[in-house]
Amino acid sequence: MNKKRTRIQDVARAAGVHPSTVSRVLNPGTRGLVSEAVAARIESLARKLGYSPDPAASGLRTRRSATIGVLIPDIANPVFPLILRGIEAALAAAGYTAIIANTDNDAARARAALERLAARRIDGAIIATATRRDALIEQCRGLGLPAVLVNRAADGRKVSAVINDDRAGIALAVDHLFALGHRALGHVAGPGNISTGQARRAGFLAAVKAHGLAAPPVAIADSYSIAAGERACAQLLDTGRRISAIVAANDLLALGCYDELKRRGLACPHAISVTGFNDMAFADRFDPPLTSVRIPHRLMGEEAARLLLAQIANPRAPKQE
Amino acid sequence: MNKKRTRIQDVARAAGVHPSTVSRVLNPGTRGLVSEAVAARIESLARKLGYSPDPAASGLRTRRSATIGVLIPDIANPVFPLILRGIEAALAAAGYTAIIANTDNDAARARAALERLAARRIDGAIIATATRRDALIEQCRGLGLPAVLVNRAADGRKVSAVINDDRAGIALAVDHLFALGHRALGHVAGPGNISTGQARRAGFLAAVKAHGLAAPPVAIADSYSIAAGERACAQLLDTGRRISAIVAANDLLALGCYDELKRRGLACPHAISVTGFNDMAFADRFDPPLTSVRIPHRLMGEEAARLLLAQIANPRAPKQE
DNA sequence: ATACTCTATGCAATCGATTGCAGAACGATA
DNA sequence: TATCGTTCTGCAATCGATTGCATAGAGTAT
Repeated sequence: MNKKRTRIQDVARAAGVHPSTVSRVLNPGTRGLVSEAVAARIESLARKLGYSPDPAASGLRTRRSATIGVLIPDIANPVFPLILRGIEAALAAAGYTAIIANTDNDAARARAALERLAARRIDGAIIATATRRDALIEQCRGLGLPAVLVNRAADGRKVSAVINDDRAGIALAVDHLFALGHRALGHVAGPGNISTGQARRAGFLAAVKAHGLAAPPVAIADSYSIAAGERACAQLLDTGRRISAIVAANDLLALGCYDELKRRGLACPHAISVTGFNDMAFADRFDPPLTSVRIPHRLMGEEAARLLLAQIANPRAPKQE
Repeated sequence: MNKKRTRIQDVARAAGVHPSTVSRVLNPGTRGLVSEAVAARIESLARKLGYSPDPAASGLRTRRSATIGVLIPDIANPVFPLILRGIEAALAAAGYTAIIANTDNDAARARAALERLAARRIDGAIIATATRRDALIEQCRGLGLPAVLVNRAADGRKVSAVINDDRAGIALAVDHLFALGHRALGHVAGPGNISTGQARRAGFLAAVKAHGLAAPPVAIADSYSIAAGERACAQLLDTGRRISAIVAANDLLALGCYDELKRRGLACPHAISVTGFNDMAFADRFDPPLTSVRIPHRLMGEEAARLLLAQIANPRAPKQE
């Protein structure tokens, strides 16, 4: 059996050159230092021998792992797989690999996960779990780790973030309901410590105002979950205000509204309409079909990865989208 | 700034011992070689200095990366996140990390993904994409890579697999429909080249026979997708056989049946019932709610990871569950 | 012909942890 | 006391790729 992998040394011996020459040929940055004839010969030889560099060895020397850590709340939440696919696609194109860690929305777990990733010597981090004032960001800074936020932003501009235009998205939902004749809107908002919760709430109020409607009732959910949506919906209904449609900050919250409305015997599409946000998979198959705002999650993931790679290549001023 | 990470050498200097001694203390296997007093001192010092081993350096020397590759068809398919959570939990407990690759059910992509993972020097692979005769298995063998299948098995016993008892699961669905009074059952089967497709089909036929019913109609879908389920459902209905309930091999196929039934104006819960398999997230919120067979995906993931780790620790005879 | 550039390549150190081998220190035994 | 065993620790090589420095040789200008 071919027990041993081919090393750079094997290629060098076969080509009758020094290992350093092979290394130079195989690295795009130094490829130009070697004469074209030799380089071509080495390249074809490397391919023939099935050479592939040992990441441990090269990482040891270069202090880079070509690995990126990705922190998400929960891979089972259907929006994150989409973001991940985008991240992976963009990373793979650059020869990088993602390592995923689930935090279950727990700050302590997130901290521990980031430590584990740092121990793996990741070159950077993509954080999809950020709260508006998140200790993770300081942690990255302390570790000297380039980081990019995705989906959720943080207050201040210390770190790049790829986020959706939530105000515009919510406006779409409000406009849609308005066009259907709804004038008594309510909002089940996301947690105030998460940027999307705050932005969507602000967007909702602005959109409603733009339509000349009176200040609408709002209930704030304490997490992005079905149960929290149920509780917030109950609060909303208990305000006594007349409500013909609920704009939920998120599809899970919308499902929670479904549950609460059903419990109260309110026919969901007819008595009260509900809209979601994210357009999660199968949203259109729910009972009743959930009207939602589609977010380009995959593209956001790609963009976040690209932003991070750019930041790694050249640590400069952060951007935002 | 503390630009530099603490190395084993720093700990050694602080403790006034040789680096090799520190290494021995920090590795469970060799910890016993060092006197307890020294070991304790080194340990507390390592903790105080915030030492964590460089995986590149140790991997270079030991030829192990503490990294496992996981091949899945598509992370956006809701059963795989559950399996992944299980895998990650079990791997993390052993200090291993998973690297995930999506194959999109494409053999060429799977092959390329495995190569990329091998280039990363993974210590083993967990394959959730296996067809019954899968080249990936040979590829792993050729790479000398320990591998375990999960969710889907392969023909022959060359490699361990963690699979569900599909025959029993399907029997549950058949029994359920029988209890509701259904006697005219049909089956939308999964692809014949995937073990679950074949096992569930066999299980369906056996269960129906056990109830003393005549040989039922079966249509085989060419993939586990909604569109394929739709087509297979159409075939099934076109057989002309009377059908009061359809047992689908998978939730996505069941959704395809929903679509086809709706197109034909057949009220789904009333005219014809449909059952799924996997109990994917939100299945109970579909219209109509989907009756499905729950699979312990997370546990299967954990078990697969444990099996693989055992195989890495001691390359011996394969098992099956 | 001499000096001076470049270009292409080789040499050897280095990254940080692990481990086979050697030997010091110590106690036990005859 | 001499010998032998144990136990603990140090030494130095090693894993494979990268890279600063040195230099051989080709080419050019004077």
